[in-house]
Amino acid sequence: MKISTKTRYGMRVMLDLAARYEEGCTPLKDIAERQGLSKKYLEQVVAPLAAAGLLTVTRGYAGGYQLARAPRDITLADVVSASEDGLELMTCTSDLLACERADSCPSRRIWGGLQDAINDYLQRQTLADMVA
Amino acid sequence: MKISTKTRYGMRVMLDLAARYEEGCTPLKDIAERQGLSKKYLEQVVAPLAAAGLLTVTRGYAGGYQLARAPRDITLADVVSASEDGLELMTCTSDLLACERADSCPSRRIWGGLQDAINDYLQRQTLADMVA
DNA sequence: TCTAAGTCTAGTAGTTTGCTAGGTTTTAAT
DNA sequence: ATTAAAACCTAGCAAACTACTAGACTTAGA
Repeated sequence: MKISTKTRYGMRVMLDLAARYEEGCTPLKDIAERQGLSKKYLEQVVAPLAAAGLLTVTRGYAGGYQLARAPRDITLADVVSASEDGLELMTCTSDLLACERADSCPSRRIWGGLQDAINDYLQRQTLADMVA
Repeated sequence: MKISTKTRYGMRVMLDLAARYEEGCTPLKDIAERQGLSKKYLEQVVAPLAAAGLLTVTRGYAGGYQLARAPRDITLADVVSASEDGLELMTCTSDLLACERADSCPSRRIWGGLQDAINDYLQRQTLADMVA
């Protein structure tokens, strides 16, 4: 139940980009400096966010990253889900086949409820909400 | 953002005990058999739950575990918190000193909100709710 | 062509996870 | 007093994960 550094940094990058959404693309170097993080490591942090289509990338000279959509159209669920490769707390809540006891398992209901609470919160909030 | 096996098993043990709360103490062996889990591993799963005062332990012959309080008086937060050694998603939400940027950090608000959503859910539900 | 950007891959020390295993202590029953 | 069944304690371990660093490669504007 811990949030990884990768996800935390990913959120900071997204928030940083959200605050500059109008200004076109931003090189990672600038973000790294502002956030006090290693640029090299941020490259890896950013990769899954770009792969998930949350960022538009401009390569080459004067390149950088920009949010692929307006901050109001990117939810926290989008960001966390991309960084953590899904929001699932465990395999058995989504994948019925993961456990033969799944259908009668009372603890599955517990985790399912927790999962819903988490998903609800993350889907309600957008980057725009958090920047403001 | 994954729930560890230890915590999942711990919840199953607690639920198993909640269903038998009236019947006095239950040896781990029985729980392990019913749940299809290794008794030896469950010993380690149960240790932090007992240490947190959620279980009363009877040692020696015919010993075993029983919930220390009625199922209605044990929340899911009690169980998860004992198993995971706290509910915190990260150090910086609780410990201000963990990061010098803490006071001005917008992503801290995000994680704080998520933390609240999780705590709320876990504190509202009791073992009795889940057994029923 | 130079240079500043992103991309891809590999390595790595340290930690965590999910166990297994063995021995010790406690206590009721015999 | 002995036995047996239970909890308790500690150690070990392979595999995975984490949080990085490093270097070589590609892209594209000035």
